[in-house]
Amino acid sequence: MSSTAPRDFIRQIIAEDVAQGRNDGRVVTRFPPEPNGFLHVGHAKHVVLNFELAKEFGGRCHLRFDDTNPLKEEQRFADQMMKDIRWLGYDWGEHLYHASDYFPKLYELAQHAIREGLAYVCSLDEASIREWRGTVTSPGRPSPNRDRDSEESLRLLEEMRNGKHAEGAFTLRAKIDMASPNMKLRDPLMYRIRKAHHHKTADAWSIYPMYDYAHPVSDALEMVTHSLCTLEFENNRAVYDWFVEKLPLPSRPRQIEYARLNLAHTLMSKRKLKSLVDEGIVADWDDPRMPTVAALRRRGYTPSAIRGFATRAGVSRADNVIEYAALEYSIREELNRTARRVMAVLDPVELVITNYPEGHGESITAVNNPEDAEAGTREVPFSGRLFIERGDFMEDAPKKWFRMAPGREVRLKHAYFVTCEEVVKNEAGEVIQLRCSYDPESRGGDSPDGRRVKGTLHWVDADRGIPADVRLYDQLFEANDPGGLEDLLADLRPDSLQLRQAIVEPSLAELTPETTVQFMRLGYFSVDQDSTKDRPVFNRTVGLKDSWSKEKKKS
RNA sequence: UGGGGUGUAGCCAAGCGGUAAGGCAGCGGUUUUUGGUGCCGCCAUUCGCAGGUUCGAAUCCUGCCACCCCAACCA
Repeated sequence: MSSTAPRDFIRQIIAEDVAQGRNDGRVVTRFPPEPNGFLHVGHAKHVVLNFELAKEFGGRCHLRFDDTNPLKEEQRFADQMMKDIRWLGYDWGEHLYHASDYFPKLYELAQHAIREGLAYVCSLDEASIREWRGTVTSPGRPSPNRDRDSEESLRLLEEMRNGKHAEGAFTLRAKIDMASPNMKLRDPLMYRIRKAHHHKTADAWSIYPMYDYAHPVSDALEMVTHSLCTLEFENNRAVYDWFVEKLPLPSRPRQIEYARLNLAHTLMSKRKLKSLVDEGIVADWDDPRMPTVAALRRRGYTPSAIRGFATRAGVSRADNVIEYAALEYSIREELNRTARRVMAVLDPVELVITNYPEGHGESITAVNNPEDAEAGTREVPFSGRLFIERGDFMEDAPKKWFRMAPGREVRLKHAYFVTCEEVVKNEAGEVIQLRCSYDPESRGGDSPDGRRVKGTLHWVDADRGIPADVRLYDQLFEANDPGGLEDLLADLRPDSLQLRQAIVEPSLAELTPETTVQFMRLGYFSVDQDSTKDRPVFNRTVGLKDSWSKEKKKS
């Protein structure tokens, strides 16, 4: 397993730590999301990385909700995240934690820090703190409260905790270095007053710890050995190490940063995704146009495809933007092996077989999946009146065109060879019916005389096919990651969602949600959760590769 | 312009002083009752740039350039 696992710098670091006997050879990782939205594909990579690493090194991976900001967090998000992580195929066992579990311990450690002269209660307001912190090119100046007597700080902290003071009146700060070139080290805040209801601790606290303080302590309390995070926390590592070193903690976790995953044309900021939901631009967090795990599931993506994608994407410290095609490859690869082939017509045009016995109908045997002999066959109704895809007919066709055109013979998949003899149009000049002749000898799709055709079309019996709703999803945005909300709106693609009334073969009447099939020659489609027995709803997972469209581009 | 990072093909990404893995995309060919799939082959004389060290450099040294992150009581 580990011999075939991709080598990356994190695995190398961990392997070396294990080899050196650090942490007694233990490997403990953690996935620490803030429950403030749904998990997206970027989180999925983080989930896969942490859990796979633990598995490879015989360790464990904790799930810890980083719930230190009650203003943004909700239990329903935590619940959804657990559901999504399990769906991805991972289990944290007994190791479910919350930063809020450590609020009492965090408070004690804060008192300890004050007594040790490592922290102080600061009276500066928000604007002043910013001002005194200096800028990126100029050093900050010590807070006037920096040398506040520790007894007084202790008293104030307790009052803050008991709700005696207004929000913003005081903060607890770590006494590090106001002149440090690293802005994060200029006496970072450990606690702020927040008289908010917390989804786990209710109204027990009126102060809440900051990420920079809570995270290293939580990791250390859980005996985490390797604390993986993204590159934007690089500067925070100095703070992380400071707390780990100065506080009486049971272990010394190590923070390792790597580049976050960016997907082309995909928003990966929870803040912005939230605004799409809040503004009603998408129906919800699991709207199939969203890059969330829940949306991908609805679209027909599978856990293994997402895991494969995350693994293939690799781990490094270089900024990256992965092409969307890489994600699509991961699901096509799987669905090609597993999805049943069925026939559906998204944009129908009537095809009448003029020499077919009047009023006759028959049943055609069709292979369910050429990639999987075990998948068996099914019967598909056929008659002299069918629907084929409008796009599969071209009146003035070039030589390279393999599909239907006047006078050209093509195959109706699994059925017969047909030749278009006549094109019927309406007053507007639109093609409304194709009149063809068929070769009765070619039943099953082969001509006994060895005659060959280049095109094979999918079709549905006009009378026995059933209606279905089909949703075609495309990229929501033009740009990779538009800026503010206004930019988001300006960058929206109107055709990101297209609704079609399709005709599908009758065998599709009883599929259950989360089944994904291949509509022959059209792409993979999953049965949506909104489906009803009488009218299935399909979401397009991903299209098939189409070399005809490339051919078109060439000319 | 302070500090911290990163630059290897269109996109990811190995490489750790011995002569540029692999994947995605693309391009040829072949198979095919999906213009799908599969199979075969091609796709970096060069590693951000310029010098230097060395028998030998993507790997070491020097200088430069580009991009990302840091001045929330967010995480």
